[in-house]
Amino acid sequence: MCLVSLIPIRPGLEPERRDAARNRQLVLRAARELIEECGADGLTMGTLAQRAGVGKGTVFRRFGSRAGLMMTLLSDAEAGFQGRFMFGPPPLGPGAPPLERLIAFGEERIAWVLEFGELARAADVSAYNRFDVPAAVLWHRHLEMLLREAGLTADPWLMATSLSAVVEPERILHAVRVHQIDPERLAASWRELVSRVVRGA
Amino acid sequence: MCLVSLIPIRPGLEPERRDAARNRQLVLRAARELIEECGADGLTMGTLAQRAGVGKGTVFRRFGSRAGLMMTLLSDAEAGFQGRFMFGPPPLGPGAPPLERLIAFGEERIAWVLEFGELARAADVSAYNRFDVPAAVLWHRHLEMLLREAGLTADPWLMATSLSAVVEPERILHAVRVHQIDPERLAASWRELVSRVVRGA
DNA sequence: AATAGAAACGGACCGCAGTCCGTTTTGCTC
DNA sequence: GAGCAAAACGGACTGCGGTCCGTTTCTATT
Repeated sequence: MCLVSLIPIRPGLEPERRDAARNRQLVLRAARELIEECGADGLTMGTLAQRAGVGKGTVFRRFGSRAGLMMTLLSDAEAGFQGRFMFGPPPLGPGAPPLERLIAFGEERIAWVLEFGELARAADVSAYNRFDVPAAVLWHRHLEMLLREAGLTADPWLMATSLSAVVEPERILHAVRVHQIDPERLAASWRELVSRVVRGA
Repeated sequence: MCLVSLIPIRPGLEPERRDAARNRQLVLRAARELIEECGADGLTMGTLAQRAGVGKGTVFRRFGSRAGLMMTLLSDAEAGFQGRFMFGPPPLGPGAPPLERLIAFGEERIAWVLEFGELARAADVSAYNRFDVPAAVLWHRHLEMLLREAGLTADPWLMATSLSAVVEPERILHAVRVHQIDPERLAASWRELVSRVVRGA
């Protein structure tokens, strides 16, 4: 089971130095505590460094940026999601017809966003390359593959892009939190959408 | 012709004081110059204030935030777009069948994003309420109306939300600038998508 | 155990968006 | 024109993400 990480793989095979490993754990633990207390949006890198008892430079050296840190914190949930749609039981995993897998993918993603969405929003790199993060590329490829399997011949790549846009955390959270849309209604709309997209060839 | 502004209407009817009006013009002129020279992303509020010859506080008092300033700069282009799809000639404006209007809306929007997208990205308020800006609400209502007219009975409100997501500036610019997708291909995919969404009642 | 150089450390520092509040300008009233 | 309250001004200030670089710690080698 080879999952694609949300964060770049460490290129070298050499393990980190002992102090580096220790500090990583310190920072991650402190980050989880702070998010528990103040929410993801309330976490600042300065406070985090202080709480972890390390310098700010260390935090940035380890995780690159605030978004990188959030990605690391997400990676467990991320790996779980990946595992389910790539290797898990049908209808989400392989074995079910493509339309059913598409439907299940959206439903699962909506539920995932409702659980981890705040973190995911904080992890969104603000620049263009937000869509080129490995995990996002994987989701996209998965959608594209299912669309092809369902017989969609008209530009599955772009259609997968459109479907990805529909289940972006920001919109889903807005619909649920601001407009009080029932998550089940979101799922129903997704079912309707993908059914129509793949209907008839 | 009553267009919905991208920025909140000034609540009071009283005109601004003369110095306020003068400074607004100074700031807007300086902003256009700076964007010309450095791009929207290169504009900083400090530099802008300096260039305009006013204090930073004045800029923020006038426009509220960097995003607010960008919205003001966009409002002409925005009003033009609104005018075309609400009152302009078919197929974008009233008179054409709903599916054709939907198709034209997407095509026009894609072209608009390619022209003003950088500004639009800079104008995007980062918070949740980005989707509740008057202009965004208007686009959404327009899509919803066209979907209803096209006979879509299954949750037109959420379907309009999904379609809005598809033509967000960030994704479109990413597709074109990073993946070098031909804009005509984007338009074709949009046609395919909306045709399938409204097909069969 | 001594050593050397690579890696990691940490906090002063930078540029930015946005705020605050004492000062100045404006336009209305007499 | 003098006086006055309200509005606008402006720049010092805050808090943030992120960088830089002199200092410290580790580990491989002898």
